[in-house]
Formats: sequence, C-alpha cells, structure tokens
Amino acid sequence: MTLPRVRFAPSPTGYLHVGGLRTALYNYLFAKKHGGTFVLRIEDTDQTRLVEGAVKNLIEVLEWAGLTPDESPELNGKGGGAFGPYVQSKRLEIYKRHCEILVKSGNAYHCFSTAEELEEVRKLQQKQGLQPKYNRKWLPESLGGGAPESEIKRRLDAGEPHAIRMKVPDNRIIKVEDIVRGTVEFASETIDDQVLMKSDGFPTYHLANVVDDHLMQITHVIRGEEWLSSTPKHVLLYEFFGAAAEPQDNWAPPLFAHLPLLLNPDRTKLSKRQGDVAVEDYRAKGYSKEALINFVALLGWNEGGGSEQEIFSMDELVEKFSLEHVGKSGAVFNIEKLDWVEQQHIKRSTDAVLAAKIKPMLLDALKNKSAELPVEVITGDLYLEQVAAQMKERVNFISEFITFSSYFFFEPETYEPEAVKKRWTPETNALLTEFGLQLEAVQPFAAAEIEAALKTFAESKGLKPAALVHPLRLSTTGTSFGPSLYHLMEIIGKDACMRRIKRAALRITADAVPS
RNA sequence: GGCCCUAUCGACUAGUGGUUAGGUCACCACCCUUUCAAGGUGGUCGGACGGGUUCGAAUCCCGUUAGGGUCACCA
Repeated sequence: MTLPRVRFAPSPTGYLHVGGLRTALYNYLFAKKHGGTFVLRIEDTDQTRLVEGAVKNLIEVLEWAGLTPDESPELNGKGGGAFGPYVQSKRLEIYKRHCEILVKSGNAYHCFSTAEELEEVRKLQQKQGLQPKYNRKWLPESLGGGAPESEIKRRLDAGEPHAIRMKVPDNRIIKVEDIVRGTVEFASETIDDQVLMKSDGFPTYHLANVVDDHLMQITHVIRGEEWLSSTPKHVLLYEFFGAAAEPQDNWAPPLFAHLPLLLNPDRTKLSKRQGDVAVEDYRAKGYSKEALINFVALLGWNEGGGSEQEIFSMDELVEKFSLEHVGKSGAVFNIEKLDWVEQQHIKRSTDAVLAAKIKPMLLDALKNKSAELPVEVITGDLYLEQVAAQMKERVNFISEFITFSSYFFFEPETYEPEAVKKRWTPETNALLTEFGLQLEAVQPFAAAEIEAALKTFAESKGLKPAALVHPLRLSTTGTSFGPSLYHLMEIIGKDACMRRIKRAALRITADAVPS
C-alpha cells in the first residue's frame, strides 16, 4: 500500500471549532500512524466570507495543539509543499481548466439563471410540496434539456454572467464506500445539478475539493458527517474526470471516512449558543493541549479490544489510532470529563514539567503584586517543583497553581471568615504566640521536625494537634484547605511562617472571634 | 417534507449470537486523613419500542419512534 496522504480542509472562519480540531486530529493520527502525510488546505472559495487573519490563526492553533501539517500554505517563510498552492483562492486557473473538461465531455453545462430566479423557483416548489431542486432550465438540448444551443452560445458570446452546473445522470444508484459507515447508496434523482463554478469565477466546494484531492493525491478523505450527503456528487465528479482523462491519470476516488458529529448536551449539533466551541476558548480557559487532544480523541474513537485506558499521550494515540474503531453516533462534548482529563494530565506530569508551566504564569502575576519571599527564590526551579509536588493532586488547571496556592508566593491578606469562626478561639492567639517560640528553635525547619514540634507542644498543653493545625494553616495561608501543613511550612520557610503567624495574630483579634 | 446517518447507564464507551451487560466521568456511601484534594472499596443507574430469524439476540433482519445531518452561485 502506498503511504496515505490525508488532508484537513477547513474554511477560514476565524477560529478553529473543536469539531474541526477532532477532524484534524484523526487525520493527523491516521497519517502519522501509517507514516503518511498530513496536508492542510484552506477552502476559501466563498469570497463573501473572508475573515482577516483567519489562516494565520488556524495554523497557529493547529501548531499549538501539536497538529503541525506536513504540507500547508506558505506563511512567513514556513509551510509549503510539492502540491501547492494550498489555498484554493490561489488555484482558480486549475478549477477553471477542470471545469472546462466537464463541459466539453457533457457532464456540466452553463446556467444563466440568476440567484433571484432560482430563489423564486425554489419557493414555488416548496409551496407545492416538491423537492427544491434546480429545474434544469439551461440544460442544453444536446444533453436532453430544453435550452437551445444557439441561445446559450449567444449569451456566452455576449459575456453574460453564468454559473456552471454538473449534469447528474438519471436512473443511477451512486454508491459511496465509507470506512466508518459501510456502503451508502443514493439515487441520482435525489441529487441536484450542483453548481460547480460560480458566476464570480470561483469554484464551489464540491468541484474544488475533488480537483484538489486528486491533484494533491489524497488517499483518504476523513471529514465530518455533514459531508456524507454531498459525497455522491463528489463520487460522480471523480467518475466524470476519470472518463475524460488519459488512462495513466487515475481518478479513482479516495477512501472516505465520515466522522460522527460533536453534540451539545441537548444532543443538537455542537454550537456556539450553548457554550464554547472554539479551541481558542478552551486554550484561554487554561486547558492544556494534551488534555484537549486526549479528550477530543475519545469523542468518537476508542482503542477497542477491551482496553480500559482513558489517558493517552499524543504518541500513544498515534500508535493506537485506527479508523476501524471510530464510532458511528454523535458524541456529547462533556466538559466535566474534559476537566477530569485535564486533572489527570496534571497529576501525571513531573514536577519539573509543571514548574516550567507555572513559571511564566507566576512571572505574570508578579507584575501586579509583590512577592513576600525573594523573587529569585520563588521563581526558582527548586521552589516551583516543591509547590508542584504539593499541589498537583489538588488543582484542575495549571493556573490554579497560582490562584489556589498564592500563599506560596504572596502573603495572605485575608482569612477565610467561615474558617476563622470555626477554628479560632479566644485562646488561639496566645497559643500560637507560644508555639511560635518553639518553632523558632526547630532545626532543620522541615516537615518532619515541624510536625514533631507541633505534636509535642500540643501534648504538653493537653490539646489535640488539630487545635493548632487549623489556626496555623489559617494564619500561614489564609485558607482552610490545601496541602500538608508541615510541607507547606517547610516550603515557605521559617521566616515567612513566623511573620505570618505574628501578622495573623494582629489581624485576627480576639474580639473578632466569637467567645 | 425528500434523501441520508444514528440509537447500550445522565455523559463517553466496551461488546461482532451464549457475559451476573464491563470500564471511565458525574452522583452516593464507606475507608484513608490536620483541612482540601488525590487514592482505595462498594453502590445507584443502561441495550428506544414492536415484530421476526435462532435452542439462544444488545449483537442479525424488518418496521416504528426519536435524534441528527443534508437538501445554496456556504463550506
């Protein structure tokens, strides 16, 4: 088997839809798994929908996700490939040439109906309960229609604007061989004479995608299910071109794989209205590419063979992916599970990897807030790795290493009122002050030693450790929850601990405490 | 409405004629525990419906229903 060539062919709408991300991912995985090529092609044949900077953004987001194409539009000296250009608006001549072949072979014809005219016909048909379908007004006499050749020639010579439509044959069953769905059949009567070339000289998707897939030697078309019903048109186009081409020019259609759709919680097609659909949105919210890729891969694909693995790296996905295990039914995009996947990826990351991710966020936070500890200490790898080790099982997002554990970097400013109410007694201040003296003497200032000191002290006072532990946590962190108190104290160090205990004693005054 | 696709716990899914229908998220309980998590154990919950075929059906066939996609000079 020759090496597969697949493509992701989005239209540049300005952002990458998560469904698009999954389509791109499956294409990428399939290509990489088989040592093939992953092509990015931009389908920008609709001039009314141009979005500034969309291509650049698309490439940037794909790269962020780790789905860097092997061939893609050239941009800033990057990209390119042997089958370019990869932007359809730059291939207009190619489509024109191919369309002429179709007209010449009698598989396409000129149509002078205006948009308004067509709209009117369509309305009438709907009113009569008929299928909205082109009425073949301009199908020439030579092709069995009613339009005189002379009239067509006259208008053509006069340079009248016109579209070119494909002539769908009558009484045919068109078979689409789909890898995920098996054979799907369509009666040609249900297929409209699709416009191939618009009057503005741009091709429609149908023509462009067939021509490009052939010219770019695409072997597998892996795309969303919304394309399934237009696939018979594409199959027909391959057939037309094949019949008109030289024998060595092989127009056999590629293999198709139509992917199930991604759904909203109410099982309608995943849409903007019901939440975020852009990959950029999730990225901005702090989801990692690893988790997003992992999660999205599972929406419609499973390893099969009774595997119960849920967490996959990109390498594992490449190794294990197969089109045969892609499901047929739509999948709800469930954010709760995404969150869990994100958390799993954080938990499984090494402290060093986590530290590297925390650092830029911390540096950012440091711009608006001054640290209590020396900046060079808290931004150091060692320090951040310790924070990561303590917090990685308690956060759902990397950003929470800053927000949920700011006390590793910044002095607590407030103290959870609920916790103060619950844990602070009139004796607490005196108790903490006294314990502070013991703490001064702890050497080294490490978790085990701190714990021992605390327990000894508590025992000497006839108290449970908890009577000390909770107020201590509160005064050193301002919160009632978090990692091991002793470890946390070790990390922020004796000086900061002592300072914070004293400050808390001043701030949480006895009269603020219910007696 | 026509055409096409789909149908296993609330969600993602395993399963390809014989299983006590398995796993994960979420939920509940318990354990662990200074807190919060994480983790562990257990639990609640499922083959849309109706007909066939078969000794036997979640699995094969037909129908119904429901959901989705598509019917543009959009992709």
